[in-house]
Amino acid sequence: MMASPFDLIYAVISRIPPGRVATYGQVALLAGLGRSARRVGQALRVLPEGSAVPWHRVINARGEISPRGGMGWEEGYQRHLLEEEGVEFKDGRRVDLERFLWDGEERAPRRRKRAR
DNA sequence: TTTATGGCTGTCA
DNA sequence: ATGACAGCCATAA
Repeated sequence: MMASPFDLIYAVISRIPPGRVATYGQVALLAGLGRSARRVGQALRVLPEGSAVPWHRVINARGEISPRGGMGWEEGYQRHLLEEEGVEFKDGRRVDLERFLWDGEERAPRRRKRAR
């Protein structure tokens, strides 16, 4: 088994708690890649299917699912996965980053109603 | 070595 | 709001 240069990226993404999302740029920064947000996207692109990496929690800076140029069928799948975790979309395409963007710490996502 | 290519991002029209 | 452009930088050929 050989380590890929993307392993670091995968490690960071794996730390994203459920119900939260992170942007490519954010992941790149946390992984020490600086502005290489594209490397993150590429890492996810080559990500093997059986991986435990929650790739669906990574979205672009606009809070949308990144269009990958092909057919957008996976975008719908990604959106579905996020909705299952409690992430809400506006207009069915945008995520409320103010509320669901991962701040780098482990913490449950804010709920609309006071849960306490 | 150089070129081409991105699951990006920020700025401007 | 959307669309076009230019930086950015590792990987592949």
